[in-house]
Amino acid sequence: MDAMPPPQSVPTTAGRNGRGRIAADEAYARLREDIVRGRLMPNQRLVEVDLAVTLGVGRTAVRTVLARLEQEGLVVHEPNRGARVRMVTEAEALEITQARGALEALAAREAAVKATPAEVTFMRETLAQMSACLKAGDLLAYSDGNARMHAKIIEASRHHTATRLIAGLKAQMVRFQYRTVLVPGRSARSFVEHTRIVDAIEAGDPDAAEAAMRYHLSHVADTLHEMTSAHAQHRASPSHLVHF
Amino acid sequence: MDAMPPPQSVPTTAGRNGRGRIAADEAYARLREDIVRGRLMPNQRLVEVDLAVTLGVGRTAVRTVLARLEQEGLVVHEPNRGARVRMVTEAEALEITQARGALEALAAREAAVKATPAEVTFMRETLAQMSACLKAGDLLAYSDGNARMHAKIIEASRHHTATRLIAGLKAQMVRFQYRTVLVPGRSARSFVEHTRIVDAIEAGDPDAAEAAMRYHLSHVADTLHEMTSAHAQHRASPSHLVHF
DNA sequence: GTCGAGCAGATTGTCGACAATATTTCGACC
DNA sequence: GGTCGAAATATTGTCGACAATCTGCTCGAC
Repeated sequence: MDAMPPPQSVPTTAGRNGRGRIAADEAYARLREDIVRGRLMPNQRLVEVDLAVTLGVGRTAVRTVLARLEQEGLVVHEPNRGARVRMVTEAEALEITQARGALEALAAREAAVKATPAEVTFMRETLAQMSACLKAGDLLAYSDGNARMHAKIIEASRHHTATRLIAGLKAQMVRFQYRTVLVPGRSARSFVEHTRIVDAIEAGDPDAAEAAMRYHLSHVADTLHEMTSAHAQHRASPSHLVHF
Repeated sequence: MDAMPPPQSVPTTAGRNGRGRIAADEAYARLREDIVRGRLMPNQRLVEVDLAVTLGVGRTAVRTVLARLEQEGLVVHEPNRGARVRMVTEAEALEITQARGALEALAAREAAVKATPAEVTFMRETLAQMSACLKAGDLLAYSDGNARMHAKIIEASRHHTATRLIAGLKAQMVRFQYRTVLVPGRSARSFVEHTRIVDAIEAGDPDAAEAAMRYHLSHVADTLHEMTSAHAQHRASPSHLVHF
């Protein structure tokens, strides 16, 4: 099985490293992007020599990159049997969402203490944009605002550890990218929940901010759970997306 | 600076890999252990060729190991300047504790739903042992029971993602290994808190379990915060340990 | 005496080659 | 015709070597 020729995407810039300094880091970023963006299918075998020519580096560098990606949870590696793009099941996706939620709640709490006025202003503006998108019925743009909002809250938390962990979890999820806002009636409630979070942050109330974020994320998780349950029956909607 | 001869610990078993299969994994486990157990000091330079001879593997394998450990957050790596054992500041230690707390709260919630009767029994037994240690005044043994308890809750959660993340965070902390139970009066309250957590898990109440764990961990964080604040003044107690 | 240029040593970045192991293919035998 | 075994192939595991880069030191000029 898996006899298809390695599509491998990204035709490779060249054999020469151009003149970029650290070829290995470049290779890491490139391969990571290919996995995260979904250009490489799950369970796709990652043959070292193939990657070496594709990425324009030696096999040793590829091996290092693979080790990093395995530690990051993006590839799995069986001894003497090579590496494959990691396949995340829906159950794992739910786990990841839960863990991410726990950490984002912490981030919201910290943001309530450490957010600058400029950051709060940005959140308010984003909220306004989201409201506009909602009225215009542009749910996709709303979802983008949603993402910007969460990113800003995390940034405002100045919690390096939480930020790092959330980024890692996010990378494992992008393939899924569910967007709960597309569920009928979800977006309106989502907007109210976000408003409350920002209110708490602006008021500098950590408990309220954490609680609001937790409340928000529990709804997201519930929606996700329902979607995956339903999905088990008529599995025909690949664009069935979720997003916080 | 740093002219001291690399102490490197662990005299190396041999040049031959004995007959263990994957030498690289062995090397990874060994070096990781050396860092985590504190045999290698923070900011200690990790010269590849030295590690190669110490661990009995080639430099390529060392390089791979270093990449994994960097991704894991145990070493830092500056381009062309080599790797060093990562130095975690007390501020970062607090961050890690907070993140770990958020994830353990999640684990407690899941454990309330998924714990088997056998696991609950184990927790009750551990609780009994802790109580005995408390009466006997053996705080160190109490702390061990403490660790077993938390490990069991995490195991009972069957939450692979949370388990993985917590393990990673724990590894970065072992150097510190604060033991809050050594703070006067802390251990008694700690015991009550743990009892409440187990009660909630046995009752199968996720909300209560999460809340109890959150309550417990907030106290741990507070104690830790006070300790580090005090520590800033008379920094003379290296055995100043914290533990959940 | 101090400062900068240039040199020497040390260390990392990168690579291809060789050995060990798994997978596939092909042929012989039942 | 099917199945078991053995060679052939493919792929990974490991290593030392070479080049690039950084660090520290010496030496000369001001």
